[in-house]
Amino acid sequence: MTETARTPAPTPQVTPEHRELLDQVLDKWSLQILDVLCESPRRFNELRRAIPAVTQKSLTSALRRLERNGMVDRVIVSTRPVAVEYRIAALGTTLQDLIDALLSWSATNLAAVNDARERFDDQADSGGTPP
Amino acid sequence: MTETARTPAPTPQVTPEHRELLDQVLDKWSLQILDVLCESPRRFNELRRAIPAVTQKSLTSALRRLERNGMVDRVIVSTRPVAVEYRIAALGTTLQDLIDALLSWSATNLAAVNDARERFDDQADSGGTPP
DNA sequence: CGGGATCCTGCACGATACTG
DNA sequence: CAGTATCGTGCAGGATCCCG
Repeated sequence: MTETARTPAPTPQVTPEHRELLDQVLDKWSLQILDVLCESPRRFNELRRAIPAVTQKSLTSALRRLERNGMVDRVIVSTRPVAVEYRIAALGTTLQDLIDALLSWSATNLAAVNDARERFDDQADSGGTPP
Repeated sequence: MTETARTPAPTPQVTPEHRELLDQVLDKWSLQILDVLCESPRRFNELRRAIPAVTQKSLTSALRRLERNGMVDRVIVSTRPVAVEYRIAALGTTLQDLIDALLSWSATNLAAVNDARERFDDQADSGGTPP
């Protein structure tokens, strides 16, 4: 500790494990799944309806991964025609604020990003290779 | 507006566009790229060294996407043997806090997640289908 | 040094059908 | 209803070569 450890960096280093974890939590559907589950517990088909673009397979695999990572709990409610409820787990709630922040960030900056995209695409096919 | 619009939800709805944007910013490499670029501007091969696992192609495409989305600026420094510098753009800095939060979240919860994974995997092959 | 062009591969994701 | 099983596919991503 002779070195001045004054680096304010709260992120010492990003190991592959960290990346993997974030990948599994921030993947294509997990963010939305966690978002709606934060709102209230849902059943399988309720989730499908809440996220129309997701297919059954993707939803299943995403849910299982989230369950494996301790982000959601899979609760069998009844045993009659089978009823399963997915609810946010303790670990999942630690992500809630991040998710909200992420979603509101995207809402806030979507316009600016679209603007940047247009500028980029414009100058792309203009100053390119004139015959 | 006869309906009580008192939902405190800061995220009205997640449109596909929002998802797409987050996907492009939180994808496999962008998070790390933005993270190291937040620290200081880097050249192409400096980035490769900073993120050893990334290949040239992935880095190139990620950088171009980030550039297109206005997250990073691509600056030609010299013209001799060609020198290019990537630096975080204005839009990119709006993400900095989120990125830090995400990375520190993963650092904080990695152990708990690994624990949850073990439990999940254990009960998976134990209570399964005994012959 | 900073990439573009190509080829190849895996696997993420979708569509469809079937089960308890 | 809540999935599992199977098949098919696109495309992200790796490896390699090459160029200004």
